Amino acid sequence: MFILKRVVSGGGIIVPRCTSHSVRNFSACHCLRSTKRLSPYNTVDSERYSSLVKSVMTSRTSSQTPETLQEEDENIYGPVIKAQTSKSRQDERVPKILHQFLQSEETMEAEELESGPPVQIPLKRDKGSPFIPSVTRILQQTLSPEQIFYLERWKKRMIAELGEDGFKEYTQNLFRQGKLFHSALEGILTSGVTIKDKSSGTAEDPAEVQGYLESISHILDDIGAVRAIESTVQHDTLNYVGIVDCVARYRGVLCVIDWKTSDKPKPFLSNTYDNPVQVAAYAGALNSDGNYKYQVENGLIVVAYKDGTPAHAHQLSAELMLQYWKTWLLRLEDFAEQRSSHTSSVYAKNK
DNA sequence: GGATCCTTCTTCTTCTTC
Repeated sequence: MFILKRVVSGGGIIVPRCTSHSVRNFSACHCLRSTKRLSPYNTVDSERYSSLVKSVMTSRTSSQTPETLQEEDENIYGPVIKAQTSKSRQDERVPKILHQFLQSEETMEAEELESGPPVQIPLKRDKGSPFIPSVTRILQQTLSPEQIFYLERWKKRMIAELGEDGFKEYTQNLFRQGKLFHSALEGILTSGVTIKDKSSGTAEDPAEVQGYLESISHILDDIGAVRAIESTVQHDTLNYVGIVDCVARYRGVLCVIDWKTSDKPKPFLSNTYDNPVQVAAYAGALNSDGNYKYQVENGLIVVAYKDGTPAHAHQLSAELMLQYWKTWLLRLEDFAEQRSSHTSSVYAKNK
């Protein structure tokens, strides 16, 4: 088996073509005879092992199979939490009740709504009123077993590298940067000065957000008619709240915009994990919220980078938003189920 | 005044050789 692996990684046995000299039979080519290092594997009876080698080559698996990887992870990180549903089954799942994403046919496209400063509705939690969960909380509590596994693994690796305190400092720093970036943007977008003039930031902006602001400057060029900043949205029937980063026109289309900071590049929408679901959840709430007299069908996720590298902007079409709205409804169902099973278990305990 | 809330982020395979 060792020989086989070496043959495979050494290459050129199954497809014995010499790429330098277009000689079909690599072992017959003069370059092989003249090379300083003659591989002992050239003497391997390739005919005899061809089917075996072929099976290895075509299976596209490395010596580390999912099984061995899992075994290794279990040894290092403890048992893996298995997915409850397969991906295909998850795709087939449909919300029990398909709540509307858009509320009324008559979408107010009135120009007068676009004039004036953006709204900023603060979050009010009345003491007497029942607790309403937030978008972030629901997303956090309904992560898939895979997500939990990868996050836990990442956390353990980071702690192993930085230590408990180092890791705490690292995450605090990430949060601080995100918050500073958001507040700097809030200042830029709410100020009367045109976005473009302010996109480079101001003297008051801390040095560590300058790169992020530079990163999104080309995005800000395409943003106009800012209508809401850091504003609370509440779904009137689905009973959840959230705070939208921004509602504005991006390239002429009204969007719920979510600003993100990231150390790693996120060039694809799939790199943003639950962010699209979060945006769809906000938009759906906003569309049902009487405080907003318009509907938002599109979304935008902007990932900014500290070193000033141009941000990645992921635009969510109305169609995509509907798709993520359904995912959100499923997450809401899971959350409700979780809560009811929790309360019933508490009830049983107290009985 | 203290506690809590909403956010802020973090994930997706891995190894060697020329």
